[in-house]
Amino acid sequence: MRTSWADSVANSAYETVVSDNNSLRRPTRSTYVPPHLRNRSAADTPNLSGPAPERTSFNGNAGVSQLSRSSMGGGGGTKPELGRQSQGYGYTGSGRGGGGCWNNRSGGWDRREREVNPFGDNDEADARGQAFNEQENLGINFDPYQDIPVETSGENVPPPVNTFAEIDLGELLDQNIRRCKYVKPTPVQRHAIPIVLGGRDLMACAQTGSGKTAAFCFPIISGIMREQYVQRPRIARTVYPLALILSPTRELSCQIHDEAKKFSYQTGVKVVVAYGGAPINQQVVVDLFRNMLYFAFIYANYSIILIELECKRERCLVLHKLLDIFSLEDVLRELERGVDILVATPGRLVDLLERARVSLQMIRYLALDEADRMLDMGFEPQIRKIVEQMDMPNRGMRQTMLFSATFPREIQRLASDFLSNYIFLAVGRVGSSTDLIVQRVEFVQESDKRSHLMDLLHAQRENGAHGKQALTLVFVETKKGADSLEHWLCINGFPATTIHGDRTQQERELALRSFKSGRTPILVATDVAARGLDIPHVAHVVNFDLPNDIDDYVHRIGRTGRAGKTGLATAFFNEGNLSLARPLTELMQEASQEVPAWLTRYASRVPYGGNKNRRYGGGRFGGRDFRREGSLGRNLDHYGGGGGNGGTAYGLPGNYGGGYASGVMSAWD
DNA sequence: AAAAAAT
Repeated sequence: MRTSWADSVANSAYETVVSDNNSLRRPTRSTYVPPHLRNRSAADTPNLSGPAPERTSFNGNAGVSQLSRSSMGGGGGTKPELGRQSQGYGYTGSGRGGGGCWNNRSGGWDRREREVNPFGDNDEADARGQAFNEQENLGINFDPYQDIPVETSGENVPPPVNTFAEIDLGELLDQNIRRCKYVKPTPVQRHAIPIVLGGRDLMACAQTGSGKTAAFCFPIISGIMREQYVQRPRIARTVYPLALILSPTRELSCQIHDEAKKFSYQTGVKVVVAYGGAPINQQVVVDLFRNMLYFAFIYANYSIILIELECKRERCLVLHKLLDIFSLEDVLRELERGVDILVATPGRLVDLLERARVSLQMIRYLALDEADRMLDMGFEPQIRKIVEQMDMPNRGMRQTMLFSATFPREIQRLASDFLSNYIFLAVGRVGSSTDLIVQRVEFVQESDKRSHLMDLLHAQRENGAHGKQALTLVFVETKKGADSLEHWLCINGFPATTIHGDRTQQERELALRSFKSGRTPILVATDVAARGLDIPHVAHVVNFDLPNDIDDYVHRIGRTGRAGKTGLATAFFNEGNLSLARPLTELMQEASQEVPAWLTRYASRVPYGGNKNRRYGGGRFGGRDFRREGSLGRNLDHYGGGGGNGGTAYGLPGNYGGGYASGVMSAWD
């Protein structure tokens, strides 16, 4: 690592601060020194008597922040009490976001942020690598992942690394990796990080829960710290992120944001998340509560908690945080404080782009998580708009990373429009966290499903340890079905909650928290929860209704057996799922699972093809580079040279907007 | 056919 990097950050932050406002040097609360930075030699923090400096962001948007101060929190004029309250209170806009105290007594932007430590206390020893004991590692047990097959293709693939020490990610990032208790890189990290650090585009197929998020976050954060970017423009209220991470659900964006915050702690790299779902302006909500005496908070499991609400400002803020409201105003405010890495769902990002609050001109890194979902029928137009029709640099001018546990071939073909001379990486086989997830299929008629589920849950409760029920995630097909099953479970003595797209964002997040905490150890979910969500301790995934698509099945069962733990996946199969018989059988055989004889019979009876699963080319491997299959008459290896304007040259191909499936089918028929 | 994602 170039030691000059930290120095240059320190100096630049120092200079910026001093030139903007001399009064900063007066001791304030911001002279707090985080535990892991105490007792450091003076050389580590040159020119500063206080803590290691924290830049507002690499965006250098401090001036914009100042402008926005007057409109913050409803503004001092219109909401005087709240405005005053905010100053000393240090509440965070979203309750999950960047945090920070507002010390603006002097009226200027005397606002050096104190970054919330996402690791809690007590990380001093780990951060400095002292007393670190691999045996006591509380982190992920990655050993089961060590010998899974890895396949790469593409030109000049950088060799994998075996340890984090082999990669120069920078000292600050290394500290955060230690704080996360990551001992050694997972297979996807071993391969993907050198590829991205080497400046290459990447299409990566890897089981979720195996360290995917870190695999793209580490090189992005490291790259942003390393490079000297030209000063970003300061036009109106537009911000210019350097990296964009897109994901298909709000919860997943939130999760990625939380992780990215950990990785970027104290690095000065600013991460902001933007997603929708907050219909009410938070200010309206707060004003409303101030005039109420009681507020009934109805939990999904029908218990009602009454919160006495006096017209005290403190209570308003507590309530505010409790509700965890994340409105558009919150996003805009966060953005104005500067952003280097923007994590977003597509809808909200398009909104922000159209409002010209975000520009993609300076994007150096683009990551699509759950890329196959992002490019399916529902999302593809939005993604294409963001990547090809706004102001994002063309492929070749930016680095693009696509991650998913499954990569159907025609999705690969769509995705290649966004990539330049990319490397394909497949870690493990789809569905084969082999030894970690035990898959069972049971024949259950539609009408017997509820009682059968009840049997499973009773058995589980009896076997369970000390009355504490293991977390069970139940997937159903429809939103209505989710509500009705949840209700049925509750009245039958199984505390359950539900997450689906008809619930408000607050209800969704509350449900997720309630499930994670074990308060309601059963979560009934639609496919909104199928992908990417990292919920520790999910012991059992029940496919109450099987999906029509084998890839969805793969993603669903991936919610258990995560991070080196074992898991059980039970599927209820009946005549309604015939189209899944063959791919399911093949997948289970692939993963060395016991396939019931009756399912094999169904599979052999179903004529090959004749259903939509045929589009997968018969391969239950997500892990195959479609460029190697040669039958498409389009040699994508030539893409590299086209780099600069390739995106538009191939942009909006004839198959855009649908109809690609038939072409692909004929290609392998 | 359903689900998700902006207001």
